[in-house]
Formats: sequence, structure tokens, C-alpha cells
Amino acid sequence: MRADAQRNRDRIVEVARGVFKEKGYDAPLDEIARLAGVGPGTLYRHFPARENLIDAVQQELADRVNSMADKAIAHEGGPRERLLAWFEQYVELLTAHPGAAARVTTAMGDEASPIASKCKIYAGANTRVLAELRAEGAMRDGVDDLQVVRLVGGVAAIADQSRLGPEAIGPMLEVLADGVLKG
Amino acid sequence: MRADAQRNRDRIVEVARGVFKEKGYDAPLDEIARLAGVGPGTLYRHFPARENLIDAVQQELADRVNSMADKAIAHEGGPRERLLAWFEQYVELLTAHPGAAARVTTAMGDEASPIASKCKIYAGANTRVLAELRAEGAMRDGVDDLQVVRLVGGVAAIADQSRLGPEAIGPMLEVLADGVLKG
DNA sequence: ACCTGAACACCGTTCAAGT
DNA sequence: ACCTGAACACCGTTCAAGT
Repeated sequence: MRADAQRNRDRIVEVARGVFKEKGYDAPLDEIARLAGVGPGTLYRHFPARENLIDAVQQELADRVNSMADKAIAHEGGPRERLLAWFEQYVELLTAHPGAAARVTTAMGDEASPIASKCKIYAGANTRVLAELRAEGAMRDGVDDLQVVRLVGGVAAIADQSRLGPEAIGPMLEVLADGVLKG
Repeated sequence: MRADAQRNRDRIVEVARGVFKEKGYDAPLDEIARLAGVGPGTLYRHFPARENLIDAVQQELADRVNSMADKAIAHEGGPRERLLAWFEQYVELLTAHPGAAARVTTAMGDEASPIASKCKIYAGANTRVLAELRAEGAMRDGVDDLQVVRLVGGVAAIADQSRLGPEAIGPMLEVLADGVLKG
């Protein structure tokens, strides 16, 4: 890639990250192009679909999810405390960008999605936490990792769109934890 | 209301129901106006915001939810079977109109939403089912009705947007049921 | 090879003119 | 009191002309 093209691409992603964080993933693309100092055609050349730009912006979140999983696994307390710590971290991550939770969770398990690579990273972190608990015999039989990450993502999406706080999110995650773990 | 105005309003709602069912709640409003044989201004006079039109269209769903709750309460089997029957019915109802689940669940608990009256009806049906189970001592302590209807609505929203079938929805609802009911 | 920006398309929303 | 439809605004998307 030519140096000026690389520079333009980097600036677009940097600006998009700021705009998306503030206005959500549905923010107008022409404003991003304008703030990045490029024409709209240049943005479309690098990112033919909005989802491709979202994928690039989400690198920031994907970089953090595995250390979050590590922290949850190392959390003090029993399986329930560790699972809840993971759920809370994951919801916090997905609600860091307005609109991210619904898009990520909708694309979860869809290989053809432009953000499939990021979904794989999130799902992988979730699976690491669940595998740990499963090895301890703490998980109910027949609970599928993909369904769990969809359920937690669903809570994140509702929390995002309804602007719910921890006092509403916490009880929902507790229901999920009790449904995932043995009685 | 003048007779011709009433007739226009009825035709708009009737057409909108068909278009929304087929293309989802984000379908263009000008097509609805055209199919109803009115100008765009007439649609805006009767429904200043898209959510007001959605509210009218959803009357059809609100009319059915209470008989669904009755059916679930009368369902054969223990508390888990009845709760699952209710969850499945509710998800089926909310996914009957593409886009409905996310909008309804996002508005749940928001008195100021244009669809607040429909949310109240859905939440009331949910509360009737849960009250029955709670009276039997089947519910965990501290489970809030509003959080439950949000959780099931979240599953419906994900199922809607990811076009998931019963083989994916069923296991998610089982996790919720186990989280809501006593071990 | 890449960029610009004018141009087009689509659709939400308003409002002056009509009945 | 209500309706029409032209007009405007906004934004996604394309592409001919330029460097």
C-alpha cells in the first residue's frame, strides 16, 4: 500500500473511533471523512461497507477482551463470582461503543460477517472462561458456549439501547449465571 | 374525527401492518403512504413519529399476548415446563414482526416511549405468569419481573436479527428458566 | 495507484395551496 | 378540518476527472 494511502486509512480509523464512541455505530460516514480530511470516495475505497470500518475500529476492544477473561478467571471467590466477573467485564466492553453490542451479538456465529474475526476473538475469550468452570464441574450439562455469549451479548445490547445502569444489569447477569451453573 | 380522516388512518395502519411484517419496522414510510393512497403529509398528520405508527400496528400483538399467558399457565407439567411454554410463546409473538423485539424490549420500563402502552400489556402478561409460579414457591428470591421480560425480549431480539431457529432459541430459554426458577 | 468532489438516489419531513 | 404533492434536507454511494 502506498504511503499516502496508508496514512489516509489510519486517519479514517482514528477519527471513526472517536465519532463512533460519541455518536454510536450509525453515525454519518461523511462527517468521518470530513474530519479525517479526505473525500467520501476515499473512505469508500478503504471501507466498502460500514461494517468493514466497524471491524477496524473494534480492534481496540478485541485487544482488551483476553486480559479481561484472565482477570475473571483469576478473580477471588467461587465459580459464580468468577462467572459474574466475566459477564460484567464483557458487558462493560461491549457497551464501551454505543451500538457495538447489538452488532457483535447479531454477527456471532456468522462466518460471512465482516466483523466475524472480532466475534471469534470475543467468543474465544468466553470459551476460555467457561472451559475453566466446566473442568471444575461447575457448569450445567448441555450449556453451549455460543448460546452463553449470545445471552450475555443480548443483555449488553438491551443495556446499551435502554441506557441501563449496573443496578439493572447486575440482576440480569445473576439470572444468567444461575442458569449456566449447577444448582 | 371526520369520516374521511378516520378512513385514511385505518387504511394507513392496515397497509403498515403488511409492509412492516414483510420488510420490518424500518421499512420506508413513503411506500406505506403510497400503498394506502394518501400523500406523505397525511401519514405524518396521523403519526408524527414512526413509533406512533408502530404502536398502532402492534395492537394486533397486544391482543394476543394475554391468551398466550393463559395457555402457558394452563400448560401441562411442572413450573419449568409452564415457564418455558410462556417464554417460547412470547419470543414467537415478538418475532412475528421483524424489528419488534428490539424496539419493544428497549422501550420496556420507559414511560415516555410512544409504545409504552403496548409494553405495559406485554409486561402485565409476563407478571401474571410469574406471579402464578411465585405463589407456588417455584421462583428464586430476588428475581424481578421487569428483568425477566427484558431477558426474554433480549433473546427474541437476537433471534430476530440473527434469524435463529428453535434449535438455538430453545437452549437459551432453558438457561433463563433455570436462572429464574429454584434449583 | 490513489484521491477529489460533483452528482445521483433515497427517504424523512415540512408547508403552501387546495378542497 | 383535512389532504395533496412539491420542495427541502440529509446522507449513502458512485464515478469521471485529476494527480
